[in-house]
Amino acid sequence: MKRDRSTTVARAGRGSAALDLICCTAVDRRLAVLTTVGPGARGRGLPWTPLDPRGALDVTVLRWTRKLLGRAPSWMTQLGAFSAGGRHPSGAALTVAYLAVVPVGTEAPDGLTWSPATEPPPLPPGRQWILDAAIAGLRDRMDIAPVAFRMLPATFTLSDLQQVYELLLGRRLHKASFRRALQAAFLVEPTDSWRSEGRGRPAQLYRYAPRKRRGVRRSVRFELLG
Amino acid sequence: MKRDRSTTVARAGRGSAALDLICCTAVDRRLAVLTTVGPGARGRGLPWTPLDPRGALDVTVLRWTRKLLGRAPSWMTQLGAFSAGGRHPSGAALTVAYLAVVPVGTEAPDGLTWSPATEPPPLPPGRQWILDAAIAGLRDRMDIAPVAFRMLPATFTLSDLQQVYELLLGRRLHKASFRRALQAAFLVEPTDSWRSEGRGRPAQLYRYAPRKRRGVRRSVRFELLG
DNA sequence: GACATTGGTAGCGACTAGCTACTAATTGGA
DNA sequence: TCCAATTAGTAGCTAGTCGCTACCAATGTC
Repeated sequence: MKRDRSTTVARAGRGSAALDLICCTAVDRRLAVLTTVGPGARGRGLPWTPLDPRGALDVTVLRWTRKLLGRAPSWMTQLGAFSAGGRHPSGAALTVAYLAVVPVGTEAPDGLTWSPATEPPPLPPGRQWILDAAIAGLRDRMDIAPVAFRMLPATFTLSDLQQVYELLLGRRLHKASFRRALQAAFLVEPTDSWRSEGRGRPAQLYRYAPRKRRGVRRSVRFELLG
Repeated sequence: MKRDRSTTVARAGRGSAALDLICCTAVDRRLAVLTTVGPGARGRGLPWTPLDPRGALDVTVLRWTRKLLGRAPSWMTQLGAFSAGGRHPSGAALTVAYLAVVPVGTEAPDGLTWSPATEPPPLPPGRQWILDAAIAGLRDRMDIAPVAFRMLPATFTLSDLQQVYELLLGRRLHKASFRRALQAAFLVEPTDSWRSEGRGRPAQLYRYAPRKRRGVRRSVRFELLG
């Protein structure tokens, strides 16, 4: 552990910045996050890398993430900058966290594993806070960005989609209302394929194909609390 | 100009980070942003400071902002980290931008001035992009955070509030619908004071006093486009 | 006192969201 | 063979919400 820390400090440096990745997907109908599972590490942590701030941030991060995962994430956004308070494994005082999403069924690369996101294994103190911010960020952005769709493969059933929405929102939704809203939004189009999963009627497969619809000029929402 | 740059580089250092502040308010029913107006500068810019990443980021930023403005901002949030591409006046490669709001009528401190936010004076290339992100961030967050209320003094009329909403949303709202939605949200309470502004019937003054209301479990919103 | 100006509300019609209840298509077992 | 169980998908009712027009209220100006 101590050896690990000193070598990474040598790579990153105290004044430099690091990059934390919070990569989410759905596993067993639970929200899951990609964590390290080093055999010598005390607990689990988030994948990270020293950050060379020259060059465009988003491009740099996307390149590193693609290399780490073996594929590009299906969706990605910056979560924000966090002060590490000297606790980051890189030794960096400042970290920039990125939030990524991959489809269900994506395998964790070597040295990493999927951990339950809502009741995660013990993480270093600063990391837990970032993870909480990430989950809140997912929920905030899912109605302005296609987060749920990006957690699914290219074609999916409407029940699949509803399950992802319920998982992200943390509550059940009504089937008919969900589908009516989806229909009105012109976000998916049916394919010619059907999927039969053992019991029950086969479900039609859809793909994410958003159409430009006219701005509906909705009313002001006062959703704030305190 | 050249002398300025070299001294700031000496303070901040190439590998370090800087902090950009985007401070907004309403001036003449237009969205305004606080910019520098140095007599020797080529154009205007955003206020910034070298960032010491030790210590909690939010606390550090709030302290500096309070000193700069002579008062604490009435609302503040982090906008994100940006790669400066060598163009930041501090010489830093990475900047963290914070978005702040102060009430209408707040005077610009020495060396700074309010500039129109939507059609701003020429800014350095990287800064313009940050400003655009800030305005988009304001609009995104105004229905989950009391941004509009924080742009007003402690007591205000409902017409004042509606004007700020229209300014932030960039479109007109209907008076009756706006007030009905506000009533239903239990966000304001009337005071005993009234304000008469020359012509017309005097308006009752309200204060921002959000009450906890039970979660109304609203439906899923599919507001995404592409 | 008429008029202009601004504040504030009532109520109508169209649309929307949540719900119950139904039909449809498949598997598996009595 | 046929019925129960299971999952997919839809119809239609009801209560609420949203945008709008129209109206009343209170002040200053001429």
